Amino acid sequence: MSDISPIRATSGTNQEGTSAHNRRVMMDALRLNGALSRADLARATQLTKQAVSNIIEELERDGFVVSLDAVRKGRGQPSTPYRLVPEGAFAIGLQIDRHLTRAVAVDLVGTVLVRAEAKLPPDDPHGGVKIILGVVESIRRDLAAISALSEKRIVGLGVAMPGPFGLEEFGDNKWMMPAWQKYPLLETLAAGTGLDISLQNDSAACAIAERMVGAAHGLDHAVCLYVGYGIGAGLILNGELYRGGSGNAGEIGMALLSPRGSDGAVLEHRASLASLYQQLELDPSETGLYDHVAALALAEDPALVAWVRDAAMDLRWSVQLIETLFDPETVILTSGAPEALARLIVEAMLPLPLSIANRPGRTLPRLQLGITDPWSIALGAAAEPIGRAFDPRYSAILKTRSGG
Amino acid sequence: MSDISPIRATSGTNQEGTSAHNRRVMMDALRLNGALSRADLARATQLTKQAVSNIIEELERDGFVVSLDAVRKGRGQPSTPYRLVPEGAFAIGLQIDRHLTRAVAVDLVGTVLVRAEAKLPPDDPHGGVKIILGVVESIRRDLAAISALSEKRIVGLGVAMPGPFGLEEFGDNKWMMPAWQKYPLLETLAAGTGLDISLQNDSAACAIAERMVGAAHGLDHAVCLYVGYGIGAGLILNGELYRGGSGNAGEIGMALLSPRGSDGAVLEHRASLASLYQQLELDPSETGLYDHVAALALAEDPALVAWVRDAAMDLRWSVQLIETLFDPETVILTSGAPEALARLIVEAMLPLPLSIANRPGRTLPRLQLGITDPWSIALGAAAEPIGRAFDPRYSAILKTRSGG
DNA sequence: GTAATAAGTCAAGTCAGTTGACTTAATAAG
DNA sequence: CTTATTAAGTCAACTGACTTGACTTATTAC
Repeated sequence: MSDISPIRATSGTNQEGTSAHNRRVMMDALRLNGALSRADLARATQLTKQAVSNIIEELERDGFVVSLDAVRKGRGQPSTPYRLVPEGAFAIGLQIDRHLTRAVAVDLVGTVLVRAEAKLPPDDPHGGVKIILGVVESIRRDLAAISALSEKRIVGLGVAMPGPFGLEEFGDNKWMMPAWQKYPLLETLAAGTGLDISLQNDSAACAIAERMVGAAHGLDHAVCLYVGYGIGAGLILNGELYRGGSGNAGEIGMALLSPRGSDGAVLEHRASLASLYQQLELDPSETGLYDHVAALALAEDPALVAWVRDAAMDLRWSVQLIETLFDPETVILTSGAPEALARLIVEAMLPLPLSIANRPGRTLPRLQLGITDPWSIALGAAAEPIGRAFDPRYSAILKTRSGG
Repeated sequence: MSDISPIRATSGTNQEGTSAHNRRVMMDALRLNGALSRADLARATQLTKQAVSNIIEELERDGFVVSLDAVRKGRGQPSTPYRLVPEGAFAIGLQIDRHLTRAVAVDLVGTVLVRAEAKLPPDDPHGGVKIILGVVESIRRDLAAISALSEKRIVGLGVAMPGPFGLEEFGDNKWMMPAWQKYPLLETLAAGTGLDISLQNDSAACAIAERMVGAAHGLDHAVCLYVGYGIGAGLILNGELYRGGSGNAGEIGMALLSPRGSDGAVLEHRASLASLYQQLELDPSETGLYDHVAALALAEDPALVAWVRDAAMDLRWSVQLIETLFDPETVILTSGAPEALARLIVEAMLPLPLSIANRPGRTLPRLQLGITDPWSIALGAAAEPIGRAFDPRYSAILKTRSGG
């Protein structure tokens, strides 16, 4: 009676899968277009008016959508638009970084309702998790104060932390968090919160945030270049986050800068905030670091500007690389750094080198500045469970339980 | 009554989509596992025995599967395995290269049944298309001689040619085929053959071939590094070919070799066969070129070996880059070059630089040599329509016609 | 006013997969 | 050598999500 079959196959599907898909399609259409009537939805999704009516009726009963005032737009019966109910679902997002943790609660449309942060002891996952659980607990309390039924409608806890994951020994790389890699974090969080847990690296979280409420909203192919303590690329391919075979896709910070360089220099060594801190002799665990860097950027501090000019050369190259390999509709630069610094970096990166992105008929810029709010990683972490619960996805159509 | 709606939405689905998906799932499971009983299929696909029975009955009636002898394997009624019928479907694959065109006819399981090639006049798409249509016509005649009902069962014509596509002016790049880029090739072929046409670049075709009958068979994440006249990467991501926003993903030959290099050198300049021909002062349109190069490789000609050593440095780097960005299960090196040369290249590329692919528990090698048969591009081109018709895919589930 | 147009509902119909009991055919155990 | 057990596969009724086509409602164009 072994359930483990050596047979490889995709799962089949049935009416349940169909129904689940169509419900997700409705939610997605409403998120992307704001408010749509049943007739609009029928046209957009290719379903019949009647099918849409049934689904909308159910979604309204379940509290995910509400009708607005009827609108007259020419001949014919006025249409009744529907929009998403923000309070239809909530998720908690958690950023775990080297020196601090941030948590947010968001609603169905991505509005941040509650936020909290705390310092983390370095290299002490055991103590760190206690702090994290406390932060999550306080977030849930605050959220419950805002919306009474929130507790029943939390779809999950998304966690974002620096990757890569699952690499046993990679030297004592300061860009990684070795002690945390070995700690059974997800299991502990699941047990401590009772929520569904998902894990992404920080760049992936940024990309998800950009897709939900930022520059990648509604795009099927976008790459989010995240310049934080390390550097990574969050990949939106075919409308979904791409994770790769072992969940570590997009670790562009580890890309070798040159085939011939004997020093093994990688992008992260030269263009990450870690390299900035090193060059300016700043302490990464310093409390006022963010404001300090913001002030330096606004004042166009010569040492900082020199670093920017240098880093921008490597980043231009990485954008060319991303365009060449992924052919995205746009590349979005995001950063854990203050907006002033991110702006300097983007300006210094222009003009970009020639690539296949230089094509006629472009409507989006090749490179744009994304969300620079330092809370965006936690937001992206929170957006993942929402997307998993409500966005149309191949895997959501498939059967998961045995049918007999 | 405009059909063009500004509303963005994913298509919904219905029973037809469900049914289409499940049929594809069955075909896919049989292709991956060789032969399976109805009970095996039910377990693997999570459908009920009854649902599988109905579907298999229909597939058998339509000539896509046949039963084999019952096998006894312990207690219980013996099971009756089913396998794909190779003659269930055929496709034609067409490689269009700078100096020649190759066409093959393959069956449902990827066996090449017929092949033909012809020289092409350089930079003359109008004359070239006439030759191509003649080649396709002869392939169809030969195929009809083998299988009487083949004509009714041809699912499409796959075309592979060097990319990138759709870039108006990119200089007079010798790696591209500018005259062909402007010619309405697909329309002409569709009109001339009456078949469904699909277009890929040559690296993508290689990847599809590897997935159907080569090293990537059954893998969900694999990258195929194709070293031909140019260099490209064919991307199998989440079990499907990834094309990017404008169909040009994977053009790694155009990746800049270094952020700081002022010369704008790209991979293709140093590691493509074009660069080999240049360095050895060979004429790319020379008739016996393939055998000539094979002989040089077997003899370990010093000039060729020197080029290999040099190119391998750049290719090692590109593999590290691919692993870092895509996190595939394996990287497959394929080439239009003779196998002896491809082997020299792979050997010279080892050991590979450190990357996130250095992880515990790997079962597949980081780099392996793929199909080196020069017909593999045409095979991959032919495999695309087969996959489109029979492999489970998200888009195959969605409704395409209006439902009222 | 009346026709045209469009949103939305009603009620019956379709069909792919599900359910649960049943049949068939083999082997292990006593 | 009989019997219990196990597993493949079938039968026939059922379910439920979407479809169909006619109908109602509400608005604007002429």
